[in-house]
Amino acid sequence: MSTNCVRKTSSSEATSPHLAMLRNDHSVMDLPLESLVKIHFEKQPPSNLRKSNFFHFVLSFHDCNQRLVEVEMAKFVDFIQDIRDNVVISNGATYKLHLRFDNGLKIEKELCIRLVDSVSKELIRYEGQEKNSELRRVLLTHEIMCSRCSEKKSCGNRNETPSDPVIVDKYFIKVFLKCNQNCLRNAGNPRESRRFQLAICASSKSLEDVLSYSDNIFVHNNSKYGRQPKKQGSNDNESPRIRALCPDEGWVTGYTSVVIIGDNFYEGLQVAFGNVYVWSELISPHAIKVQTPPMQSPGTVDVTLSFKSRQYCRNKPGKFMYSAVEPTLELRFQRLAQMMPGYTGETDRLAKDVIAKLASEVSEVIYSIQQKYPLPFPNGSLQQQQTGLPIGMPLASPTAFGYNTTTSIISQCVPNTPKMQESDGLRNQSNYDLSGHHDGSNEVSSAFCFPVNGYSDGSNVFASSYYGSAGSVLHTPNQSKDFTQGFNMGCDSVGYVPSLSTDFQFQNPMRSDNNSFLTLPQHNQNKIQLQNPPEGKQNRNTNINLGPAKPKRRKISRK
Amino acid sequence: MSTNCVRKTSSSEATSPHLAMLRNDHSVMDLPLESLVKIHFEKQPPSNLRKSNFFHFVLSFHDCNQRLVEVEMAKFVDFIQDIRDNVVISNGATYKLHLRFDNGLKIEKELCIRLVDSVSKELIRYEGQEKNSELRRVLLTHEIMCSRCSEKKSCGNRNETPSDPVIVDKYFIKVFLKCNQNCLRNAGNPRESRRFQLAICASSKSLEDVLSYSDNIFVHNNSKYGRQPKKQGSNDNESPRIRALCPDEGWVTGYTSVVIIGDNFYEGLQVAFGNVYVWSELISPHAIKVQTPPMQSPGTVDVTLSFKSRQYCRNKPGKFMYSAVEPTLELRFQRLAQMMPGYTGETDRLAKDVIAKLASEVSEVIYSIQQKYPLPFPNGSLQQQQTGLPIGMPLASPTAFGYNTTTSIISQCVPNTPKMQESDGLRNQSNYDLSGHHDGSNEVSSAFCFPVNGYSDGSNVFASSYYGSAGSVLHTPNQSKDFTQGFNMGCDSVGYVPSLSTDFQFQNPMRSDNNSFLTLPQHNQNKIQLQNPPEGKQNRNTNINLGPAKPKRRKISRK
DNA sequence: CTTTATTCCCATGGGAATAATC
DNA sequence: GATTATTCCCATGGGAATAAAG
Ligand SMILES: [Zn+2]
Ligand SMILES: [Zn+2]
Repeated sequence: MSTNCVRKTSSSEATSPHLAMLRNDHSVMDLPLESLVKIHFEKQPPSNLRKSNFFHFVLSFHDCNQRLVEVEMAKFVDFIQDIRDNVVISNGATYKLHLRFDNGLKIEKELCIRLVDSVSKELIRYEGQEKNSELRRVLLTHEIMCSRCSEKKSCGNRNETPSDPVIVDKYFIKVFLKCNQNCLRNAGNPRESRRFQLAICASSKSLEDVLSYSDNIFVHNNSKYGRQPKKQGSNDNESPRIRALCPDEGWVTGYTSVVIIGDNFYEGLQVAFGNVYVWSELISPHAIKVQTPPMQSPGTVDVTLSFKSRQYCRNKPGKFMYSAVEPTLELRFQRLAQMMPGYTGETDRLAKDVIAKLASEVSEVIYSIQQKYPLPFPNGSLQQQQTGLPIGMPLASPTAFGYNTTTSIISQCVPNTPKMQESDGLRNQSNYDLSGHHDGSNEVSSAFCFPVNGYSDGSNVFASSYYGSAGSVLHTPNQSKDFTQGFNMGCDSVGYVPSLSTDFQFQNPMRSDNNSFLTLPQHNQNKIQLQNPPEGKQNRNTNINLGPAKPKRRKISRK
Repeated sequence: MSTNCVRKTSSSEATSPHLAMLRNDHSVMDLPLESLVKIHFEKQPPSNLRKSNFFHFVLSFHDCNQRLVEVEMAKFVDFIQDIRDNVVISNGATYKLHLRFDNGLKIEKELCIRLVDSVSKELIRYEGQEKNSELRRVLLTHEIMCSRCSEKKSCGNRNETPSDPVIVDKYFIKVFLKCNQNCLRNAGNPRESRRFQLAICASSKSLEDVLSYSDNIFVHNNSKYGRQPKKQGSNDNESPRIRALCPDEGWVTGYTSVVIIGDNFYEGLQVAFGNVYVWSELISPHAIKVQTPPMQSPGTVDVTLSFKSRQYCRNKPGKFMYSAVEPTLELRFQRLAQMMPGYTGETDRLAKDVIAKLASEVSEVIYSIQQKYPLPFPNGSLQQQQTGLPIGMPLASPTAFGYNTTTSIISQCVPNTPKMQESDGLRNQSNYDLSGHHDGSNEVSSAFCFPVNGYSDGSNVFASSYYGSAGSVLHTPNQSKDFTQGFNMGCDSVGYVPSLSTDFQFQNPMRSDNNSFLTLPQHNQNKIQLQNPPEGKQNRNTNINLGPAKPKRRKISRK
């Protein structure tokens, strides 16, 4: 390899950039790029990528002596559009680079970034249905689609995902693109397993001389990608548990709103009253709201939780007491009746005449109330009110009795589980964050790492570093199914301290799976490129911001 | 108005559709639509609307005698594109309707729906930057943009927002559109205050004869619309936080048992209702049980937490609604009345004679229901059960008195509080949902209400009704600023019993602020169209699903 | 049959730039 | 200056239809 490095000078003699420099031989400009530099993916593109999202990767350039080549300028030039087999292929972009070799030699070179099939190495074709022709490309930049950018106005998104590569710490360029073509062409459980790769070429003319291929990328459009089917797991402290129902009693007619209080609830968890599943609403990992199903007969039923086929709390189910009652309609009329002064509880039969009688009584009540309470509570009645009894309200009135029925019901339902325990805390606290590290005093260590994400303006302030700090632990109720995964990720990058960054690099393959960290160039040409983690189930939690520093954007996506 | 109804027949003589029918005079087909029918917004479009989102509204047609006109067919025809002042204006769509009058006369008419300036009544022009020409319209349908639809494949989104109006319960058409033009043209705090209106016209040729204008619509593209300005935060994830109250409503008399659901609760934490500290019982770090203090007047109070002198959740307090007693009583009777077939909406005044009449009708309903729902009434036990009192239950028991529980408490919180302030609630509540109704046994009540949201396939199963069912209680940590609002909504829809749905119609302006419900046609041509709540701060929480039935889509958006 | 993992679609939420107001 | 409410943009999440695999 290095033997014929820069071999093809104008004189076709072996020479080095250094020599070329000494001789002021600028004919190296005419050399094919691949003979001058090797291109390395300092940070790989993400192993999987949602079609709608931007991604980025980082390239570095080495001369034939494995020294890093400085990048003085990097500009997006244009999209590549060529015709093969009478088909227009819009795949790739060209960039212009100004490189400065270690010896001072400067060259300007073109670089092409294209997307190829990971097996056949053929160009990927755009096959989508997009009607906007600018979107009918395999690779896109932000600026081509942005109305602000196209008007040359300031644009916050361009700061994040500029078309021009960002030169990071002089030797690295960070390229932002979006891929608008799925690996899989159809809906449905995939059979084909096409994957993409980035191909870095020196010329847009052919794919003959590819300088470098990236790792595989799985471009999809699946918001649930990588989501784990809820692990049916260990019944230990991870599994849902019911502590109480509130209320824990209702009518057989159902539709009582009940809050189930407990732990480890998550979206998708199913609630069953007896054998009847009900639709539930997750309020928090500790509360689920449901409506009771109608039940055929009064009595107590077990309230249990399940997810898919896994059942929980069979041993300690919640208990819900169904009371007998008629249809709602009748019940409501009864309530009406019961509100009347002098009500004696004798509405046993709802014959027509009874109803008529009640109705007239209702009217009496209404009128009397209107007289007594023109406004809800007249001035001067404070004392009475404090008793809880509105003035003149008959004792039998449910109002007087508070209707605070819930009270008693609740008081039973939440009994006994003072052992509040375990994982509760964990769940919430998942944000074990790095807080400590990144607040202000970090510039000193900037020599060891640099922000890969975000626009690097050279200040090395780590502002963007929080992007990758992963460790999302903000698990929201209905995302909690992702919890485990997210949590693991959280740990991966947590505790990452600037000065320790180097070994981190070996712990973590440099996928730009999201905005994550990249260690600084160590001028270590033998840097090991670890194999990437298997594509599957990559963590999706990348733009999470934790820690005290202000992230530039997309602070917390997971909510 | 009705005097010249159908005046312009071929003979230019005054005639009614009925006469036309008798004479087999189909020349009424040539009549301008506006002389045949009046168009009414049975449900208004949302008062504010994010540009990216679809909206819908419901129209009804009345003949000159104010009778509803049946819609036998409604189809989207095309988008309107016309040229004014040498500028192409793409604003509006034409629809084809088959109307059937009360007397049997059938006509086919064209209907145009366009968007106009609420002040000048001029057509809104598309001023966006969209590069896809199909999107360069003021009004859009789903199908024009959907790749599945354009391939005539099955499409779940089309089921939700079809281009063809959905005929709901024979007399109403529900139209789905998206507006792709903002009211405000620039970023920045708005100075101009342009608002839009839908204009229903009989012809695409001119805006001369507009049959009906909708209420104002504020079309924006602001995901923070209606959000409360950020309060100075008590901070982070360590301090106690309230997520929900259960129930969140009770009587001014106090002593309602309430479970406060949230995070980071600990022993000694104090709970305050308004300014009143109450005794509390720590159930878990996520639940505290309290009893409400009596309150002097109805209304909503903030529920806050404090420890020693430190106050928490001042910025996002829980909200507890104190209800006075009277409105409920009246309201309940109203609901009763409205359940009856043939109800005319005239319970405005509850005169004695009216009540007596209603009572007899109630009895009819009750009996008919008894026939339909034999189950709860096992033979022989009818008497006892009908009382609603579990056998042996003392009358004074709050449980026996029904108010059974949160359910009913919650069910009241919606209607009887027109003062439910600010409109937050109001808007949302368009979706008082019928949750209870929709699980199989509910078709019986379908005569009283129908789903406005979702694709109505005629089965009256209400499957789609859950869309609006409001009641979000899923407050995630960083969204908790919205908590209060959401939670109130949560309660709104709970416990709402099918057959009582009608009165909501009068409580709630029929804005389609989101996918919400519309009460059934009462064949009540004088149906009151309440004025809309002020546009500001409409609730954003509309697609929340609650209730036992399975929601079709967009189950829980709030996370 | 059920389960799973894709498709595209819709909806929501958050951020820089922006512009008006305070 | 700070606050606020818009703009468009990006990201994420959820659902019907889909298709394969069990
Ligand atoms: Zn831009
Ligand atoms: Zn479609």
